[in-house]
Amino acid sequence: MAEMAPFDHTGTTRWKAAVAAGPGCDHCGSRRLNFCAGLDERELARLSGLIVPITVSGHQTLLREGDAADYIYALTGGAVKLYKLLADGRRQITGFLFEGAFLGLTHNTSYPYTAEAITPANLCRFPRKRLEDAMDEFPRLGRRLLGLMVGELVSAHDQMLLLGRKTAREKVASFLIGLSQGAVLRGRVSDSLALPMSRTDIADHLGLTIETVSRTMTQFKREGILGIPDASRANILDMDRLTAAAEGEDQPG
Amino acid sequence: MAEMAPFDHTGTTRWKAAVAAGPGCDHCGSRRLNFCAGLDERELARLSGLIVPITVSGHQTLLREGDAADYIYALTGGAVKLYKLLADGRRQITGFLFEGAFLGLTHNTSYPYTAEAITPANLCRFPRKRLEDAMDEFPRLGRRLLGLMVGELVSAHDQMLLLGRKTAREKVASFLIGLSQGAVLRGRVSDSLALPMSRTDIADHLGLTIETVSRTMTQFKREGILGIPDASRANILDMDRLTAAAEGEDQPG
DNA sequence: CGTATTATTGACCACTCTCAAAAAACGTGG
DNA sequence: CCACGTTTTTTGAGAGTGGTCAATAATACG
Repeated sequence: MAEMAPFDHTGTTRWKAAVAAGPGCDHCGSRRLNFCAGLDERELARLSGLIVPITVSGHQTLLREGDAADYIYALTGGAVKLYKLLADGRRQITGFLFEGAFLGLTHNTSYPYTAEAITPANLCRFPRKRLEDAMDEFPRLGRRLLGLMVGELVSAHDQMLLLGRKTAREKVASFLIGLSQGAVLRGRVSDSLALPMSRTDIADHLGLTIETVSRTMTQFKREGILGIPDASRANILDMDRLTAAAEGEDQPG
Repeated sequence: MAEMAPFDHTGTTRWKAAVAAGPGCDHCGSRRLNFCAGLDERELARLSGLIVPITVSGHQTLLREGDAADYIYALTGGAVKLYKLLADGRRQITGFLFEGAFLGLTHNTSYPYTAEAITPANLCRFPRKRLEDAMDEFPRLGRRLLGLMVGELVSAHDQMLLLGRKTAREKVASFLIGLSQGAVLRGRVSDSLALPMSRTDIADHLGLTIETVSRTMTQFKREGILGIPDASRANILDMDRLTAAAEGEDQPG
């Protein structure tokens, strides 16, 4: 693992990542959501010189499980998936990240998961070593990061409940509801829910096969719970029944 | 939920928890493992007055999902399970905790899981509010807690991989290996692995039924991989083949 | 020692997976 | 813009892993 350059999942070494001198943190729309929110103007000014804006295209690998964890990233736009692999290729997507999330923090010197963009994405890169210094200097930053990590851990526990104890129908319904709630939090109020990830990605997130995901969504469509204009969009037509389905309180009709 | 007193899972209100004036942190054998490790003598002296030692018997509930998260706890002895429930009673045990772990940290004002002792246990209770003050005062404490949370998140990702993508045989083998490694880390070097949790607990941790857990362990016993003197102990007789089983590289013989 | 609880074992079954094919969507170049 | 090939998604039929239901065995506890 990890013989290819980062930000390259093809095996050839073509850097699509643009390391551009961005407009600076003042104009970053993600300041409230990312770990930067733990900083005031003065602190941010001090650190902004270390932050490098990064742009990647869809399907590019941001970081690879096992690689040296030299940087952490804040996602300012686009969508990213995190996953772990078994030796024979079986995959578990542990989470989908959207604007405001951050990734790359680990408990040792290597990344515990692989991160891959599922749409073109913008990120801010920050040297891990400097972050640790910054935490000593600005206690609020550590507090902020701790809060974010606790939030992620709570989500992870929810996902364990889903993976270990929910049926396929409950899994798909729960996933769609969670995506929808996340979209609302990010200000995406729309009856049309974006599904930037593939059916394979959804399956690998829910511990199912693509066939079961497809069949379940078709079933929701037949029941009038979901509208599926195309594979990358879903319209929640009946949130009450979708919630009932997520809680196993209904019969597939 | 949460109409019963904490530390009571029976419904009757009998407090078995002893709030004793302990011997103080100086003599605590868990100082290296718990969040206290982030503190030096001076800092610890400052905080020790806020720490209340707690003792509970087996099967007592320490805290309940949804209850006000007023305290965090460091586990100094014994074993604890964390779990979440679905409305119909299906349960997912998200983790087993042993000496050196801590619990109770949350992202909002209520606990995200229920915690129940599986053996008699000793804990140190700390007011959550004071902890937040202490983090501002002693940045190293925040760093320490952040590191612990990141470690837990990494474990959670491993568990998601297990729940979503491993077979029953791989799940049970992985669980036993993980327990064994944890025991080694805590200095319990023994060929006899303690299984303080019930088969139901193991099943609810692995996303299986008790019957499948029992059958799988019997199978390992028949294959000579495991010795099972009684239901609460397991002797790993062939770690190589157990590892192979955990990675799906073998046939149940 | 008797009772209750927990664990094991067995027979059967169903939910989801596997394998396979058709349909739809996507991208590319003429 | 359309024809073509590729990839992704959908749909179908059959099979298998792990679940359900039930009985027995072992263990813990008064």
